[in-house]
Parts: sequence; C-alpha cells; structure tokens
Amino acid sequence: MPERLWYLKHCDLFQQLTMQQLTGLEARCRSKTFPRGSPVYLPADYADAVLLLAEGRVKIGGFTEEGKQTILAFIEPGEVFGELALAGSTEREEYAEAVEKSSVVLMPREALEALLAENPQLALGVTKLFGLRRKRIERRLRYLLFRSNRERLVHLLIELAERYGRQNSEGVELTIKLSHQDLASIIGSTRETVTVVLGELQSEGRLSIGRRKIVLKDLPELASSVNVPVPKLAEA
Amino acid sequence: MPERLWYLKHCDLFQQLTMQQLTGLEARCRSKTFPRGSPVYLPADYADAVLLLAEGRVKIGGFTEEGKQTILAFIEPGEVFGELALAGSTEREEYAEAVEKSSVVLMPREALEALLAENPQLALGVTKLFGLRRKRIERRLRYLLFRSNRERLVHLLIELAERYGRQNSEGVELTIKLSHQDLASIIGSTRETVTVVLGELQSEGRLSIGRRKIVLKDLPELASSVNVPVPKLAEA
DNA sequence: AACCCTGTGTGTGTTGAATCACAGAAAACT
DNA sequence: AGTTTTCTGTGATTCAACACACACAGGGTT
Repeated sequence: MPERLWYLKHCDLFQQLTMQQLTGLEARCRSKTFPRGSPVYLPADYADAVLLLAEGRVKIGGFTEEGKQTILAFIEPGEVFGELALAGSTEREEYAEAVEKSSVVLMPREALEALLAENPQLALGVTKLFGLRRKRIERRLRYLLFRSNRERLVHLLIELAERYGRQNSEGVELTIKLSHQDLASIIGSTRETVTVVLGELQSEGRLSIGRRKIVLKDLPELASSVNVPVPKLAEA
Repeated sequence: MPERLWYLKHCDLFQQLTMQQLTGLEARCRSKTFPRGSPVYLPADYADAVLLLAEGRVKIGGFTEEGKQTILAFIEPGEVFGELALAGSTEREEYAEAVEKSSVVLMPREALEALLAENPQLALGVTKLFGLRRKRIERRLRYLLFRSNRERLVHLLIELAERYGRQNSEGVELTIKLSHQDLASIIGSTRETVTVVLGELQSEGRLSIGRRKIVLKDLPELASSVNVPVPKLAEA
C-alpha cells in the first residue's frame, strides 16, 4: 500500500531516513481506521506501537472515576502519538480517541527501536519531540495551578490561537471546533462556567463567539492581560 | 578535578560512555556550588547547559505574578536537570533553586549534543529520561484536574512514598522533609488547607504527623482509597 | 537566657466555582 | 420533512477552599 509510505515520508520525524529505511519501516507497519468517537487505545492497553495520524483528529486524555474527562492534547494529521511506548512503558496510561473519522499508521515498537539504534539523527528527533511535548505540558501545569477559571480559559484560548488561529478581518479565528465541554475538559472546569466566562469575555468585547466558533478580537491585548508573550500564528 | 569525573561516571545517563568520552566531557564541564535557598537558574536565563546535581537538593518550579510558588519536581544527587536545553530551548522556562547547599556540574549543551550525535545509546537514554519525566508530569496533571484538595494531597503522599518512603515499625515514613507550604505548592493549594487535611487524615488514623515528618500508617489502604496501585518503595 | 524565625494549628468571614435543573437552538439523523 | 441528539444559555443553591488573622511551638542563634 503505497499511501502508507507517503504518510511516513511526510512525517517530520522521518525526514532524515533513507528511502531504504523508510520502505523497511513501512513493511512492518499496519494501517487502521477509526470511526468518529471510537477509542484508538485505552489505559492499560499493551503499548507495542507508536502511532502516526494520517487523517482525522485524535484527542489524548484520561478519565476520573466519576467519569469526568481531562484532555491533555489534540493530535493533527502528520503528528505522532503514543510515543511513550519508546520510553520504556509497556502499558498505555492515557486514553486516545478519534474525534473525527481517522486513519492511523501503527509502527511496531521494535521496528522503531531498531531504527533508533542505528540512526542518531532519528534519535535526536525523537528526543526533541519528547522535549517539546514535555515543555508544553509543564507550561500547562504551571498555569493551571493557582489560577482562576477565567485566567485558565484565556490562557488556553491564546495557546489555541498559536496553533489554530487564523487572522481575518474581525480578529483571530480559531479554526478548530471545540465545544464548551471540550474547553472545560482541558482547563479542568465545568461546561457551565466556561459558557459563563466566554459570555463575559464577549460582553467585554474581547472576543465573539458563535456555535463552536471563537474569534479573538484583540489577541495582543488578551495576551498582555494574562502576562504572556503574544504568540505567532501557525496558520496564514 | 577528579571528583567531577566521578560524578559524571556515576550518573545513570552516562553508563554507556567510554572512559575517553567521559574524560572528554569532563574537560568541558564546570562545577559550581549554591548555598541553601539560592537560585540555580531563573526563567528567561540563557539555557546553554544541562546540569547534574552532585550533592544537595534542588527544586524545579515557577511563580505566579502574585508570588505563589508551584513546585514541579525535586532533584536528588545523581540526577540531571535543566535537560530541556537539549530539546531546542534556548531559554529556561522554569525556576531552579537549591533547597540545601548544593553542588552541580554544568555540562555545556554543545558538548552534549556532540556526544549525542555520535552515540545512539546515549540518545536513547536521554529519550527515556524525557519520557519518564513526561509521564510523571502527565500523571500529575491528570490527577490534579477535577480532584479535591484532599485527593490531591493523598495522591501526592503516595507518590512521595514511592520515592522517599522507608518502611519502619509504624508504617511508611517519608524521608524527605517538606513543610506544609511545600506540599501546598506541589498540589496547587494553600498552606492552611494542607494543615487541615493532614489533621483530618491523622485523626482518621491514616497517618501520623510530626514536624516536617509524615508517617503513612497504612499505605495499601491509602492507595486503594484513591484508586491507585500500591507503590513499591525505592528505599529499604 | 532571651531572641529570632520558620513552621504549625485553628477559627471566621467571603467567594469562586461546582451542582442541579431547565429551556431554547442548532446540528445530525432517518 | 420531522425527530433525536448534541450543544448552549441562565438562573438558584450549595459548598469547598481561600484569605486573613492570630497564637503557639520548636529549632536555631547569639
């Protein structure tokens, strides 16, 4: 299946590999598709593969005993997830769910480990990936503690703008559709409070909200109100 | 200075290196000592080195604008910190402080990067280190969200027991001295609440507290009360 | 000794946010 | 089209945790 190779080839992580290495890896991979809402893996699953998202969108998170969801991250096409399998874990600790119909490439752990051992460049890439995600999560942790729901939400919106923001005539529009419940699950709050706080922010003129759509009217002002640097947008 | 070499040699990360590589690295390092309470590095410092703690104890964390401290981790002798410098950061994001008189070895980033490029084993080790710490912090995040102060504290105590617990006749004693303020800074709470909750737990017979000293009377019971597996103790 | 200074214990407001409980609106199905 | 499900908006109520304010204990230090 040549398209699988295409996905591997276009993954940032594998840019340094030779064509031979790529096809070797490809031969050991398998593909799988998941319907919207279905789990990709569950906590305590055996972690024998790293996954590459080809299409769709996946969320990584967990649940409390009372059924409350926490969202740790969203994965976009071309990104790798479940990579903690490379760090010595044999079990998943988190939960990965396809939020849209998604297709993923499963890369067996041993295949990757073999590649890593012979390819320092790749190992460096993996290290950077780990580091990047760790930095992101440490930042999250630091701004979640001791901060009001409002601050957490504003901070989150700014973070989202960095990845999903697109400048238009009204301001910066978030190109990812998230429900209030999703936002709450990220900042550790409840749907209702998110609704209320968003309403406040709107009536203050800082943003405008539609159904699953948010436009930040004045990103720099918003950023300075919570003492963070103004992010550059990834999208045009 | 031969003792610096000794510290490098006894760091888990560098087990795979040849003597030649070690001495090469050693030649490029510098040592420094920090008195109790002094900062090792600050946010926005230039991150040109990874640090190895030789003696003492260091805490990693951050501050909010209002001066509240969050503690992300404690570093013990033999452990590496500030390693995010290897992941492409040029600036520190966090704050590192010596909580006791500490001596550290500074390893310049370029020296380590050169070693990494030629030594896949080492790269793998760094990856594992990143992964381990990331797992730890993701777990923290997941249990901080949506949980009461009490649950967070209990969870923390169990986590501490895993690293610092020593079995004695009374139960499991935590061999790290932490003030209530410290505990609060880790779980994102206040000193007073921690005092109260600890008091409750004591009067329930689950633990006994002394000045900067905590003994968990029944670790398995405590663990099951928050639905986590009973940890194995690192110390005898 | 007397003195600090850092921890700890407790009580009393005050409040932000969770919970509960609906109602209307838009999307997704069939 | 109509029906169902998922979202959103809003209020009333309750409660956990914070802030503030002291009092006291223990360890050091001089």
